[in-house]
Amino acid sequence: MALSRNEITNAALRILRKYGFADLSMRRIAADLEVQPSALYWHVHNKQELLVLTATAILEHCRGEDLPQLARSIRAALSSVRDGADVALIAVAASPEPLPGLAQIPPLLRGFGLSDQDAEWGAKTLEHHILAAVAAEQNAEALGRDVDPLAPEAFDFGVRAILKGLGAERGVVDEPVLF
Amino acid sequence: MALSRNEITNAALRILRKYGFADLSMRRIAADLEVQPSALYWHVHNKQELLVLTATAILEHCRGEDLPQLARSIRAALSSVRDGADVALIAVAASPEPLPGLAQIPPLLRGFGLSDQDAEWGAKTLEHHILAAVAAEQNAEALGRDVDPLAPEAFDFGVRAILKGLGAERGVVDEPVLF
DNA sequence: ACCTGAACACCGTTCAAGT
DNA sequence: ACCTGAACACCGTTCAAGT
Repeated sequence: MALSRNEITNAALRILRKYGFADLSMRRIAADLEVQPSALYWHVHNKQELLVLTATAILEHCRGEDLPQLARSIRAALSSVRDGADVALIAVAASPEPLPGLAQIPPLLRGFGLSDQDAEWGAKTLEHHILAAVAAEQNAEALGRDVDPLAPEAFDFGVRAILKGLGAERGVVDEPVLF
Repeated sequence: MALSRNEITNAALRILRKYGFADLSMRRIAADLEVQPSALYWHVHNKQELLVLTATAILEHCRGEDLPQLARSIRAALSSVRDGADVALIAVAASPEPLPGLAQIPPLLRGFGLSDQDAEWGAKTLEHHILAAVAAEQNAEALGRDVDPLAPEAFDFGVRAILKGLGAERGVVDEPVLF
């Protein structure tokens, strides 16, 4: 059975779950697939592209009716894979096109009357909070620091603050239309 | 003249400025200092510690009377070194104690009447936006993507949105006390 | 105290050659 | 088309040994 981008991505996810990002090397993935490292390069341009594929797989199937819900869905998806947020952070830095899940943020913001510009900038702010907050949680865990039991509250607090602020930009803060 | 943590940190900053984060290796720093790589380990525990020292040096001398000012000061400091935001992102992940500059955020938030909990969480949200936004700008530049001329506006937009949202949490959004 | 020299166990990536 | 084998140019870190 020939190798494929999908199998390679799944191998990456396996290594991530079991050993974390520090152990996610092309050579390790190849070993996991019982293949020479160079074989991977017929299917994938380089490690960066593979990380984008991996982050895309992690964030597939994220959805939410409203933004707080979507944000929690993204947090859950990232949290389901060890160091998932770090991989996503690198993927958004490497890829010009938005990752699934994150791509749903701007339309939801526009749906509440934000201009294209405000929705774009607001989406970035939200995205930064989501990715960095989960990365901080996961890094704390990786370093053996005890996990903050209030992490979900802290996460939601940030999401709500940003959404309120984006509403406030347009003077609609009194009626909580955004959530 | 014996080696020192300061000289090592400065060598790291030189390499960062000239060649960027991808070229910032212990071996490269050692070569720059005309010293064996192993010599560095007498002064520094490992690369992570050196990155924390480097980020600390980058963010030294950040100040601002209010939060939008402080945020711009941090942005300027990070922007002054190639891939500075990436280094800071790794440093905050690695170090339990806050970096200079970022450490000034919570007291400023408390100064406007936020509870300790709200100030702490709000500071994280602000910190995530600041670091991730500058990292995105710098990564876009590194990838040869044309720099967005509106980047400063986008940055300020996010800062203001978060501050308004934090104010809104306490019902003080009508009077713009935070800035 | 401070550094060298040599080694260990890795990396990502390329590319001719095989099938 | 798809993969192997071998190589290139690197990594971070350790540690005995020198001074």
